[in-house]
Amino acid sequence: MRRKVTLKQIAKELDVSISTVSKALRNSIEISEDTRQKVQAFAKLYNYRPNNIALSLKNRKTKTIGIIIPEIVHHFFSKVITGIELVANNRGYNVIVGLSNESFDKEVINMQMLANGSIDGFILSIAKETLQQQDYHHFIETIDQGMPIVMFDRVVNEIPCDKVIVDDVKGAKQAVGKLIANGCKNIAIITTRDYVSVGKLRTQGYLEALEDHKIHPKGSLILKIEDKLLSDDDLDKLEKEIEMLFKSNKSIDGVFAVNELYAVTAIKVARKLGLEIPKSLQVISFTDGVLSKHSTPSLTTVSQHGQKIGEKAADLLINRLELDEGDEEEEEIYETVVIETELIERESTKK
Amino acid sequence: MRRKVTLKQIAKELDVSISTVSKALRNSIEISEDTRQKVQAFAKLYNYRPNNIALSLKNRKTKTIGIIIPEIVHHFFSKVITGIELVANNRGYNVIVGLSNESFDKEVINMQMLANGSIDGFILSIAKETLQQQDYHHFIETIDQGMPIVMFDRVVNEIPCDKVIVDDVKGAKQAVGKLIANGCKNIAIITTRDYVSVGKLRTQGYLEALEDHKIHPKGSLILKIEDKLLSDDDLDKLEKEIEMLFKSNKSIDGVFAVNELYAVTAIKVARKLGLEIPKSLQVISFTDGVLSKHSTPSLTTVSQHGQKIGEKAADLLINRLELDEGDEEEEEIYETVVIETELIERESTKK
DNA sequence: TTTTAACACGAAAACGTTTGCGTTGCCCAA
DNA sequence: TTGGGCAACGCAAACGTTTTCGTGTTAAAA
Repeated sequence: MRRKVTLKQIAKELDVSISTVSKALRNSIEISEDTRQKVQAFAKLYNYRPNNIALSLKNRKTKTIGIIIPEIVHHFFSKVITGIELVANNRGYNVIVGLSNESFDKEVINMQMLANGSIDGFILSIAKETLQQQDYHHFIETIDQGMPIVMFDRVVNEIPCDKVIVDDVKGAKQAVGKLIANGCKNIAIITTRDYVSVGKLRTQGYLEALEDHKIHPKGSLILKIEDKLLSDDDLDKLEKEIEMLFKSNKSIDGVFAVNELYAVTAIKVARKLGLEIPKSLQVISFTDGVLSKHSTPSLTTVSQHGQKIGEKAADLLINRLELDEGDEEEEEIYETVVIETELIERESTKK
Repeated sequence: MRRKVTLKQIAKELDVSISTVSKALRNSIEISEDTRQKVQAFAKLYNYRPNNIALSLKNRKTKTIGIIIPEIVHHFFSKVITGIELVANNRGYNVIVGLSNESFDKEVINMQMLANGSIDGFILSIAKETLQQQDYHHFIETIDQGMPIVMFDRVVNEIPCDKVIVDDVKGAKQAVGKLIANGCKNIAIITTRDYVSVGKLRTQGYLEALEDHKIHPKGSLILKIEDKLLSDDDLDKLEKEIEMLFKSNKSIDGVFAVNELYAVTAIKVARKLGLEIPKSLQVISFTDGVLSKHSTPSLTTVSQHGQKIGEKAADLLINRLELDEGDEEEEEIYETVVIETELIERESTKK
């Protein structure tokens, strides 16, 4: 087993000083052509690579980005990570991932684990529990210590940081508008409780779309699901609730769901009740994932371009990190970037 | 902005030496009760946390695990990460993620980025391109340098490291056995080219199951897909190929697919051709993901327990890391853990 | 021959920790 | 009075880098 070789070892072996080795490897003109070649040859032979940790310590930066997300088994979030990783790597950064599992405590712990020098900045999406408790001190403290944060998707305005979001209202409005344009008269929405910011916003978009078309919203057409982590029991409950919705509102001819799962479940229930998709019921869901694309019928969805969100977030963070380099303590003006949504038409709506 | 406070600053402020501060914080008996309390109070007030990087440098270990996987937008892989993160966190480790995107070069680069001190060990699943080229020098070199690797799912025997795999042969055999037991006489398999180790093994399981039941395998029932990254074009091609399969083998009454996508696509095509699921065609797929669970009809699948694989892999790696601590250079006996698969019956097979 | 400048290299500090050991100052016993 | 012993603390090294600032040698200029 050949352990990793260090400058010191090379220096000793070649009987020169550590500084000489370092300079030779960095092609300093201070070092003679002769020595330089000798050192470089030796370094190559022993496959020398500078120790990252030592560099991090010296440079006071790790070239590593911390990501904290609620869960990773989720098409949207993994797309975002893909985007982050892509630009991070291109710009010479690594990516370290922490999962909050929608829990406030885990979010705090994870951030503390990483904030002690392991990373240069955070990219994160807030856990549901945190959103519910509205306790954001850990974000504030992190930022106070000079560590920048970029939030995406689930953000909260009061935190001073860059944000990358999707125009949930607009996307939802567009989707519902599409349903209306396609002739739907009684459009139901299946959404989450209001503390989930995106659920609330999408509901708002739904309402605005109706209003724009002079349709009076009916409370009975708005189904708000309490979404915990979905166990199989919850799934059953979801089906029941949707079934109730359909049964007590026979005239429903359009459904807007705030996520894929609600949409496919709605379709499943509707079919059981004898509705034909998209003939007698049209469905659009937010979030474009595997389910939308590959289930039958495939779903018309509002795509959030998760990867683009990740890319943008990473760019924002790294820009700030490398800007901080120049002069510390500048104006601190934060940006909120809105990534456009896109309506992807598939089989669950009429042509 | 309150920058992070260091031992040095505390020492200066309290007019004691750095070592005194360090010892006081670690409750050394060398330090008087008085000083200890003073230091601890001050540290608490300023929210002192030891700098991780400095600790890593000193201890020559980072308490961080590097994960290299082909892609993250994939139910199985993200489940594995969930498992890894879970036990890693519990055991005080962080997790840093690199994506090879199925490319050999990216795999190598990613490993090099991390191997220079950033992490203590790797958990990885090999990229398809690497499998194809059969060039494993980067793994060997990493291990040679004393950095342990744990491979999962896509492994290759010749590398001396711990491995966590699924018994692909057995799982496939079980699935096909189920189809046979359910009365299928002409079972097709939709699989990948042989260089994808798991594809090959699952095909082998299929063949063994047939053999066990004295069924002679027909070449025309074995469809091997060239699976690149799946663009929409590839998807079309996939459909075409499957359609051909059905059309030239009208008697097919069972399909075993090596992944979810192949399975749902097969179902889609079959339906188009007028086949009823599961009445006239039963389908089982390997890999239990969102598609299987939520598409209609839901799929009977072979679950690999991705999370458990991740947990086991992390345990193996950390055990080895913390064992190495005691006495260097022990026997180096590597373990291959097989995680049992499980047949999850849903609507795509008969009861 | 003496001064000077270029050249090639080394010493040391710094990043933030931990820790073995040395060094005080003091009290008590001989 | 002297020595031993202990309590409480500081010094310095080490982890692996980079970089600033010397320093010594040599050859050219005066």
